[in-house]
Amino acid sequence: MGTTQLQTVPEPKYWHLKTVIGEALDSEFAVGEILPNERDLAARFGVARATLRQALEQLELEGRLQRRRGVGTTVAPPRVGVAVEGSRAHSWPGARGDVWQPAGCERGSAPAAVADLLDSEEPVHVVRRTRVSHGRPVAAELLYVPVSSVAELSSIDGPSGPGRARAVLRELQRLGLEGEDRSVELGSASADDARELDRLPGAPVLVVTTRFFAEGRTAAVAVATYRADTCRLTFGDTPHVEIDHRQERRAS
Amino acid sequence: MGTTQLQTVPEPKYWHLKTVIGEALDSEFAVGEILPNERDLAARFGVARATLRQALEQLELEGRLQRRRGVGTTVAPPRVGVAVEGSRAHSWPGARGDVWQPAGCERGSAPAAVADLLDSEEPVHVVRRTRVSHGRPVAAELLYVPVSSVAELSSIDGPSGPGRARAVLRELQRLGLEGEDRSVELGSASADDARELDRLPGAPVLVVTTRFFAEGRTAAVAVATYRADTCRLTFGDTPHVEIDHRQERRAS
DNA sequence: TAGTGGTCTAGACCACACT
DNA sequence: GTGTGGTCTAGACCACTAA
Repeated sequence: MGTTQLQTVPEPKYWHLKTVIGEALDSEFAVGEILPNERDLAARFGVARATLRQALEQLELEGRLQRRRGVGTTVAPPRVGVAVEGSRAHSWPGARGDVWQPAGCERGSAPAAVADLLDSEEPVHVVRRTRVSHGRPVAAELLYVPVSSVAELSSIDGPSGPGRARAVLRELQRLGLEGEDRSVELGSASADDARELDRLPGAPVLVVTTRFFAEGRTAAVAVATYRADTCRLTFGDTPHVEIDHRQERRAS
Repeated sequence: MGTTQLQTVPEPKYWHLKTVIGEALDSEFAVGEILPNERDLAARFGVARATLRQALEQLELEGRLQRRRGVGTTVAPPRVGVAVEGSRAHSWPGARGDVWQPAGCERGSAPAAVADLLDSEEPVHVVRRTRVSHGRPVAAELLYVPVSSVAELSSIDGPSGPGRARAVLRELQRLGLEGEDRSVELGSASADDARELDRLPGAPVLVVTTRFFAEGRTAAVAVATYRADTCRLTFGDTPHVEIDHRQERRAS
């Protein structure tokens, strides 16, 4: 009765599990190592598989685990730092040392959210690009370019492949870039993005939206989705060194 | 046999549900409106509650729903754009129009990941700050300042409250700021963060890590966690206008 | 074909916020 | 108290990968 049990808060099992497994990852596992399967792990900890999965989902969200259907659960390498260009030195997509690979280009209309940013409902070229780091795809981008921004091109109706994508980017360079604007938010992968990023639909992604200003208006909008599990976005002149939350142990 | 049923992929129920409910949010619900409870919704769609919850979790992750235990599920307002300062104009924390509120200050040792960035194992002042936007807490920050960065202060052993936090920040201003470095990644709220952000532990957050350079070394490191459900981080001179995510459809 | 993670069910109880 | 979302269980079947 009188016992002031201030905070006997029953910590959720999955939260405790996450902590325990997280610590085990630090001390007993190397990067790339395969964990026991979910049914075994659940039995070992005396919980239902669903509960165990809740813990694993958290760890995957934090980039410490990687799970693949039909394969198993492995210890993920530290997140890779990915530089988001233009934080200080503005440049058009496709310029000089651009790390993005043009993948295709189609014509269509911008989704409502993008049309708002473009302040226009006019048709757009939609340039698809992908970004690869350390041999793995890390981001997929859709670049929306109003046809009026690259008027010279409008007569050309070639195939909608990488060639056309490059042509649109080339035309874009001719505009004087006056500034950029960027935002980052959490999203979930669309079916298209998921395919390009080698993830399941709904996987968490970091959505980087960039507005390019030229000739007094928004000349283009880029929506890039980065794999949230494997990427750390870096800004500024001096890229971060690798951050490692574990003890560095080599996989073999 | 010969039928190339390329993609008769049975779309998961929760994915389909997410789409259906998402569209209903666009057309039939106003911001702040309360949805039917989970049991009713599950029954209405003819699925188990767990399946319905998977869909709601996705929508919450995308910032379109807000769920509170004991209350219900409401339609979330569009994400608020939160400016991350210093993308171009560098300044110390606590300077001029800093939007952060000092909450406390303690001494301790930096966690391993931060110690790596500081290139030092020495004791640090840990300044706690919070950030409020539109009357709601949106971010919690821990600012790690090695004692040697604010040597003048080391003799003062006052109470570890907001006053001391301000004192540390004041000392910091005296150093010449040479540059900053910033990274953004996905994380999950610690128990502490969760309390300050009015969320449950494990809630998704955007972790912004900032390094401050002065006198040829890393003079301080700030780790800020923003509510991923309600925030859109903006960089650059011109903050984004409100982005509305409804109709998130691909151009085709 | 065997083994993995992904999806789904139909329950149960708990912590919390209101009234 | 009543109703809400949060946690947990013990199953089942499916989709995928690799031997």
